[in-house]
Amino acid sequence: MPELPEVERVRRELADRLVGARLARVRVARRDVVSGATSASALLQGDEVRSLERYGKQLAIVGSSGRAISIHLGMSGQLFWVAPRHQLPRSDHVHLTWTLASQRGRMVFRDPRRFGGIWTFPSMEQLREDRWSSLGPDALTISARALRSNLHRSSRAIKAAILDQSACAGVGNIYADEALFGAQIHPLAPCTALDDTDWRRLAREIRLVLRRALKFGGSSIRNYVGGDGVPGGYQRIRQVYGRGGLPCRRCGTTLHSALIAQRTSVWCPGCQVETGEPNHKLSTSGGLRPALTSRSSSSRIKRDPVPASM
DNA sequence: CACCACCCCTGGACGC
DNA sequence: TGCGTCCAGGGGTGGT
Repeated sequence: MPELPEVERVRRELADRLVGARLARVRVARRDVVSGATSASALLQGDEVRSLERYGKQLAIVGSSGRAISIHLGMSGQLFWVAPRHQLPRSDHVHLTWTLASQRGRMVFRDPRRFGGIWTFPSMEQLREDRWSSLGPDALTISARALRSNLHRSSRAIKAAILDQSACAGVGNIYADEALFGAQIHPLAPCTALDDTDWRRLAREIRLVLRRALKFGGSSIRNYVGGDGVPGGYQRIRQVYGRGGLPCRRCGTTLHSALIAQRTSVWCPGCQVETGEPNHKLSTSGGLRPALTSRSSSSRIKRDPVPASM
């Protein structure tokens, strides 16, 4: 399921293949995945690709005519390049295909569940205005200050809050759980219960988890593939997502799993202590596990060593 | 306004 | 083997 790292990888890999290439022909198999004008020219037929951009989980392709299309992969969407004369790995659910001029292959949009889609715009400015202006800061570079100011007055559980794209764009269910684990924050903690240290750790952990996932080519839990059609590897090093009932890789406690904001959420009851009300004096309740509550960075448990070994 | 449940959709896992 | 059931969830919408 494509979140920010997966989309960014698609962007980078496709940019290598597409920028400067001309989209000679677009074939639309399913018109209803396209919103806005659905003419061939609106879908960039005849354009040379100027750039590929990303904001949060959204992708954009800008053509030489100035037109732009926005692509959202949703749950099962794939956008990938196929070499000339190569057969598609699977041709079912392929909704759009762009043939590149000069035998430079094809770009394919495939989306079995059709939660994704394509939006056409007369300009990149229009695209930004219509589709990107309501998004929060991009999660890859989000600051603690921005995250806090967008959310600290909210009564929502922090897990639900960081999935809100208008507060922070790019985090989905996988990396929300991973970031909360890394920041040692309980997913059910209300935003109002987080202190400045928590916000700092959380923002840093969001950036870190996303960067690490990007390095691993994203997560391929179900059907994600990069712009080159190859799956990612982050699922091998995930700490909590999809591991409910298994032992925590840090402390051995059995990981809990529950629905939060309609999303399956997994956390470690040992590492992620419920902060509860504004009283952060948990440390006084003697004998609680060490180094769990915020305290400053000095008490942090060392980062997991996984990436170094892989 | 803020929050939340529900819905869209289909493949894959699982049970019988 | 084959069929039925359930689950996965990003984001829009409509209800509270």
